[in-house]
Amino acid sequence: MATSATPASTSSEPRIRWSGSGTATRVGEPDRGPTATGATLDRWPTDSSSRPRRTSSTGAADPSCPSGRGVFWFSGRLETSQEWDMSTDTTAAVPRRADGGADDAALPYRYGAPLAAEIERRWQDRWAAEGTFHAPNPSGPWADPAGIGGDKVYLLDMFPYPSGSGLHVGHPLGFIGTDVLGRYLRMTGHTVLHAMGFDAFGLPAEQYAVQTGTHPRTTTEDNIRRYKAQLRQLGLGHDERRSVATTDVEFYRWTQWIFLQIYNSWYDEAQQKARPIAELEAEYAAGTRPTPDERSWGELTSVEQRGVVDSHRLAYISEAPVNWCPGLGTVLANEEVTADGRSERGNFPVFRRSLKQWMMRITAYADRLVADLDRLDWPDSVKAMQRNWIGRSEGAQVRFPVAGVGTPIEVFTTRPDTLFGATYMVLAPEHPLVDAITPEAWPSDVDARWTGGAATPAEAVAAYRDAAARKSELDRQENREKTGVFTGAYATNPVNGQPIPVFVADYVLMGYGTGAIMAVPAQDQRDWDFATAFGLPIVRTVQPSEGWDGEAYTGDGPAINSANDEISLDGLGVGEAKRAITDWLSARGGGESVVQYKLRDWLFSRQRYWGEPFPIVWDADGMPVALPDDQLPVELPEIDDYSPKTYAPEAADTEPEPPLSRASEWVEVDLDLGAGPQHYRRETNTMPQWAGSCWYYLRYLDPENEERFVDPEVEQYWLGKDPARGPADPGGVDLYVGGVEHAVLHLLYARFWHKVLYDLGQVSSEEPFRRLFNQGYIQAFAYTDARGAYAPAEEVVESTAPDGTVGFTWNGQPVRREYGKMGKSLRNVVTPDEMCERYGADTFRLYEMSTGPMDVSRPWSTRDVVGSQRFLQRVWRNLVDERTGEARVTDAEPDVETLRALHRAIAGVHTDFAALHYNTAAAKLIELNNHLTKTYGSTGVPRSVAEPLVLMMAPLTPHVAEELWALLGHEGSLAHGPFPVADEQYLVAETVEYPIQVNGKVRSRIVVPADAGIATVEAAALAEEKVVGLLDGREPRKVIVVPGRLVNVVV
RNA sequence: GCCCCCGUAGCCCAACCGGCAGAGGCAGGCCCCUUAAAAGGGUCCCAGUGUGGGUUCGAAUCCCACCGGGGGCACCA
Repeated sequence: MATSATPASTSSEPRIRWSGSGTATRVGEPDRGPTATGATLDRWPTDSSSRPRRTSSTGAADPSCPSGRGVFWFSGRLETSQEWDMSTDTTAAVPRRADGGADDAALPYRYGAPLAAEIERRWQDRWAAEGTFHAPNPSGPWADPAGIGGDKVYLLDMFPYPSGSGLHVGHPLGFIGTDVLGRYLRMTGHTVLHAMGFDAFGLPAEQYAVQTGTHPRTTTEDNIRRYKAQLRQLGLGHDERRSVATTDVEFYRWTQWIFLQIYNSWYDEAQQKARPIAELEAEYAAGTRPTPDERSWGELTSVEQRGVVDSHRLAYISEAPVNWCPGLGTVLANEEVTADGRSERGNFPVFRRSLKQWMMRITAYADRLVADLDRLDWPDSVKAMQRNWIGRSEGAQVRFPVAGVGTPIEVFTTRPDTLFGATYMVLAPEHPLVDAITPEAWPSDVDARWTGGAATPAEAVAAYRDAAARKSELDRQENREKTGVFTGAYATNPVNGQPIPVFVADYVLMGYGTGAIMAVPAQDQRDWDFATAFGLPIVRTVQPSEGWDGEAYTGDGPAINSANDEISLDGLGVGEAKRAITDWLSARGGGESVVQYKLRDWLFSRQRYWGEPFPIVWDADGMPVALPDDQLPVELPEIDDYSPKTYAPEAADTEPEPPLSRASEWVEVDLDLGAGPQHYRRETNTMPQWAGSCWYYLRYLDPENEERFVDPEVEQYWLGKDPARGPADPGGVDLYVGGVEHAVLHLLYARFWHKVLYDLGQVSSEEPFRRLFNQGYIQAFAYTDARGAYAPAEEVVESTAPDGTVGFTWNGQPVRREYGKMGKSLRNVVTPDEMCERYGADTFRLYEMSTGPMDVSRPWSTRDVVGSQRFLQRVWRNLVDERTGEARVTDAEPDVETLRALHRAIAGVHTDFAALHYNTAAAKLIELNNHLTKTYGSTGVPRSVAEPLVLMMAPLTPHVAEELWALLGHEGSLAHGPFPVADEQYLVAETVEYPIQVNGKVRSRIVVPADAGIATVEAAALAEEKVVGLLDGREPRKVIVVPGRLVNVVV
């Protein structure tokens, strides 16, 4: 039983060439690599023949791995691996019969779930024992100079949050997809880095802790273990040594360190980059940079000096309106608040409150974050969302003086060309100038509509502010009728000296621009609506296009009514007029051109327990002090009560109270931070969940490094800029796969951090993720009964009525089908565990990959999984005797038709794998196997066809492929190749059949030699019987010959 | 309201740069194997590409309009 029936020789068929390295390499002529097939592989350029051979893949187990501390990944399963002990028994590839009971006794080696389970577990153990997927580094503990080739590929999945409910079949779609690509690339000679970690801080573990008293770390670690077990059984080729969790103390130590890098930096606008804060202090001290109030640096007290410096930091404390969510007991980032003013998590109301919080100065990078999108290979939709979120717009800042008030009203406008049409102004209700400009009494001739019925302007404003504050975000959105009230004040339009009334209205938002606008009703619909409601004048300053019958005209056109004694815009187009008036304003000090962003600074503190503590303490002056590197990590203290103080969801006036503030022994510390021993209080907020995910991809590169967050040489190798991709290449992960839901949050924050690290010289790459791919989702059907309750989807029966309509019933009751997510509450969850048990991981992987291209969402259908199982069963049966478990391949020469089918498949799968079109790759393999079944089903398949088929299956169904490869007599794993390369001679047919179209309709066909020239084809087509008949003696007007395709005769 | 993506067989999906609409799977019909069963073997069937125009010798593919589905943004000055 130890060896297969057929000799363990390699193919005797010389026409297959292999790429990569491996036992079957035989080279008749120089290996041209996958590109020789005409495949479009520009993403993964390779010349695989020159690839250095990977040593750790085929040889003995990696000494650093088997049971030592390097493997903390599936450590719970290592006992099992000793049971099989595959690392020492390389000949035991013949499957042991599994006692599943489902197999027919006469066919003990039929490929089914029990056999698949046995094969899968055995190969997973062997891969782990041999370190098959360990990726080498250029330096450090895993340095392997021989394994470092030129063609490295860093594949990355968006790492999961290990939730308590485990994985359902939708979760691993992307993980399997990257694994297939990784396996393909490894087999074609690339050096692939693929690892998986866990984004493990966050609310659910904390909420569970609050409910049960279980420490969040316990829950988190249990969940991670469960995830790892679930992922392991899928056979993902990850380098398990590189797995990290954001909650590992050794990981968040570096999260804290990066925070300090950001804290200890400022943004130099002149150089457009972050610089160490010490350089700013030096500029102040040397007097080359003026202090805000023009005093000399020495005149400032040390607290004042620190205040000035702190105000420049990229991480800073700010007392500003933030999103306070009493229901969660924490503040939230703008990105975590939904459009209707509720928390993304928990759906609690969110209130704007002024609170002292940590902020990150992401706005300093707004311009670069927009501009560098052009350098990324990302989906357009994600780029568009980021552009939209950053909201860059160019315009002018214009000052409108108010009589009797020292400070003019500043507005931002994208349409300075329409200044002559500005007939009133609006301030946001919260605008700081409102009180200053509001006079004691109404002007004598005030319009009754403007006062809101109040006796004085102050009363009117107060009443309006009250009403505005009471309005929820939802009200504001649903009811867009323009409301507002006159402040009683007039400002002066700087271009024509006209006094224009100043209103307060909530359609102007304090959060954007300056919180004040000049209103130009003729060219802005919102202003038009307001002006009509309040009887304000409307002056057109852009000539609407011919036939315009709308209200506000926002299109292009010549300026009109736009002249004063010094300047005339009349006749100029919008663009020219903008430039002209901005120049005029700048010259007179009335304004200047500016760029405005919607992006706000990132609110970085949370009142939670289960997050990274800040490496910050507060001193006696109430100022923050950064801890030195040698004080890291700042570990989370053990506390009794993990809950932040939460409040009634509507209790807007409450104060956040972080759980850590109650750990007084931890909070109160005496430290010597250079100025002698002093008493400090620790910062008690924690970082938001996004912190760890901002840099985890860097830690995968070098997770055991205790000196640095990542070794520079290692970072350069895996992420560095690649000149071969052109001068604009920003570097970064070669392929990042995940759902589109992170389009602005995680992906924007991570880009920001990466750019800061780049500016500070800590990384060589300018962007974290060079290429991004959004996978689709696996959706599912759910079924509701008459009462609207969900029925278990598994038990719903589909039935076709006599009239052909399809219906669904559960327990005999009709149910209604819905399409959507998979989830416990919808009672339609299917888990990968169930699928592995019923069919095996290979079947499950193949099914997920064959139902459609990676980026398309599709419904899950358990019923269909059997199709993938049948395919594997057929391949197995073609290559293995189901009674003996021995290979039944032959050494016969394959016929030419088979060779053509084989090489067509080889050429096709290269293209498909590289393009992530796994569904079509699978189809080609099925097609090839169907051909083999037909041709050799009864006699046994020639080895020279069986081997490449097995190898091509390996990325999709690695376990069964490894098993077959071993049964065919190969000792080593096929994980590092070889991979077949198509032979051109079998891709071109000797003859070509041309369809003949007459006036675009196919009328006939001819067969000509493949190398026939256009003239020959044309002559043959025109001589064809039916064509002659159709022409009926007429001369064709035109004959189009598309080489290799068709002939079209136009009559 | 604005922007983006997608509509091909009963279902999931193929079709390279405009060139014969069909690769693959599911479901369905029939036949075979089997004591029986199917997660066995074989074979067959089904659409003319959401609708209407246009460009072209030729359109699933390019353009326009509309319909349907999904997503994003939403008083951003």
